[in-house]
Amino acid sequence: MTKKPTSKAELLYAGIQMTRPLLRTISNRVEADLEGTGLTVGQRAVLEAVLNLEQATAPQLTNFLQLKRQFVAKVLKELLDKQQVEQVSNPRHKRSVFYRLTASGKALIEKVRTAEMKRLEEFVKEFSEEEVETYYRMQYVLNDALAKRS
Amino acid sequence: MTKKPTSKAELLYAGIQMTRPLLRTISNRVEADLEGTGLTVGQRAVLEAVLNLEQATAPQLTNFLQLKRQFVAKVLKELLDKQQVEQVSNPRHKRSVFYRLTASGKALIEKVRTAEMKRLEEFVKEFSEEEVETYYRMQYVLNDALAKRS
DNA sequence: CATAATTTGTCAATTTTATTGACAATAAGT
DNA sequence: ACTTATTGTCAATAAAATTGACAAATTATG
Repeated sequence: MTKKPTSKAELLYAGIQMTRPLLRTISNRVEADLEGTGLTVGQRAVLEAVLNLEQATAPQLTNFLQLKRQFVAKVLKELLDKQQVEQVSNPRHKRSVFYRLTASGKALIEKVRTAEMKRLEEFVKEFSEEEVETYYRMQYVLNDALAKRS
Repeated sequence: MTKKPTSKAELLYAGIQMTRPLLRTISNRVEADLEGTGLTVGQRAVLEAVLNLEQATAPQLTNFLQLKRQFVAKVLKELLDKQQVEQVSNPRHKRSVFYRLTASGKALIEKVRTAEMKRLEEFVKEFSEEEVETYYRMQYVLNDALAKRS
């Protein structure tokens, strides 16, 4: 059906090209899990980011998510209103406070996470530890490498 | 900075989570290459899909891109107007014709492709053939697996 | 074969996601 | 001190994608 890429670079390119459809596929799935939580896709992404970073300022989240600061700020405000994140004062910066998950925010994102993890369990069996490790590393390094030279 | 995931499933989950920021990073890059081509992100995605599939009906593209048929149809029409894709009659279906790239459409997408490939060349050196192969396969299978159980 | 159900195309309205612009407050660099 | 860059905030706008509605063509079923 699809042309099989030949060179290493082409293979990587083809893999990356898959990112867009994959994200759409994931989004379609995710939205099902989000039903009833009252979360938007953006809110979910920010919650997930805060969970990963444990504690982060808006600029850090902006950098992590590769979105515009105004958008991240807006989503953070929504999450504050819903009491799913809270502010922690930042000794090094009066304006730019830290955000972290509240208990309910943590419970919420963990719940979504668990639901989605379940879906992956079956799938992940088909791959070895090394393969998954490689995938993770590629995603991480790729994002890093591409983001940096801007 | 980020919590390092432990189990295989968690690692995969973390890798997948990276998809959204990564797509944003890619989009930011891509938009630079798209400058002056007059292409939108959607048009580019469809061109790329047609290139991959060589020849495809709108429903096939819809399935491949995981978007709504109306959106794909709209983009296809734009590309038809720009003469970057053309219709080929489908013997098996009067309404649902095949789309394929015109010479100029092919030249255009190849140009964008080349520009982006250049960026990857440096990066790809850091990874072995096997690693890239694994990445590609993961992306492919993951997309397939998640798309199917809908 | 007839007819019901599904697929596909098309046009329009709407929603969601994200960007851009503008300005004030704070912080950092010189 | 004073200039420059960063951060927060509010508003307007744009881009990407979905949803709804209906007709034409196709496929499935009795």
